[in-house]
Amino acid sequence: MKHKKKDKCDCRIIHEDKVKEARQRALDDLVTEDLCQTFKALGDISRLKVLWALEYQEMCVCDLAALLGITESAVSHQLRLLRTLRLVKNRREGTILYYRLADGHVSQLVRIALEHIQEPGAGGQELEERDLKT
Amino acid sequence: MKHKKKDKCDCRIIHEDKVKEARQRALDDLVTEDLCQTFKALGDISRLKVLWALEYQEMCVCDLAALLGITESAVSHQLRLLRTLRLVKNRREGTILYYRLADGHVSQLVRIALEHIQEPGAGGQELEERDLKT
DNA sequence: TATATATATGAGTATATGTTCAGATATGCA
DNA sequence: TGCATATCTGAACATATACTCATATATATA
Repeated sequence: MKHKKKDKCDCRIIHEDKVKEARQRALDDLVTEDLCQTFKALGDISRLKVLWALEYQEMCVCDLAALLGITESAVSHQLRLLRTLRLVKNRREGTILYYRLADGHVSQLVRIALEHIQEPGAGGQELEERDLKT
Repeated sequence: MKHKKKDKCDCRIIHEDKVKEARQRALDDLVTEDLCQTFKALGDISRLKVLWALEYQEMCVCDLAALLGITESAVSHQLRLLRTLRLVKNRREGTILYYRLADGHVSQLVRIALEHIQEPGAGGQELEERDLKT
């Protein structure tokens, strides 16, 4: 059995207990993936503009395309994604599909994120100590 | 003045009033961009895992790398991004930097997103009609 | 049926992004 | 000073992704 000089490997662990605890508390992989997809959906300028617009009123693909200044095709692609994630839903009236937010979650998420970016922040010290393990 | 046969252009607008209203109510471009960056930060598996772990306890780069199974370098890159967006902050203890969440917003965002993905959804009819303009 | 409109879909493409590697910087200690 | 450890940084690269174009589908109407 060969004996390496270094005990240290590429995956150093300084606090083994912390890593173990983190592993135990980790979210299920599928849940993490879903969470990730949801945030990713909100993390795009076009989709964010669409969602913001739909929070105020339902709109059709044409109008959204005009609002954003992109192709109706592009809007349709994005709306499909948002529909898949159940962030929006639609209703048909003739050939026109009106889209709206599926529930209140998007509004809540946007409100909190707005709160975050508008916080004094940038150099401010709004500590708000949270009770973490140390 | 030439007269085109078609009134229709690539940027059709079916409901001019709606588009106009949406334009008036639109978020400032810079704000939208910031919002987008914030959600984008949460919309990545690695960063999401980091944030979830930090919600429970502060951790250093090494440990996070071990937890995620990626390079310390990769973690460092991501932490810089999260720091720039004021989502995390750190404290130094010797050569070790301990990271933690900067405020409660991340927790709130994750909680709401979790609520969304865990909703009966997928075929359910949790209507919750919101009062939109029609 | 035939035509028109609104939307959806698939392929192709240019850009964005997450990771690793190599090397730089910072702190602590002999 | 010199060495070790922890973290950071920049470049390179492979993959993901948002857009457009061409075309297909769906609904309404003549």
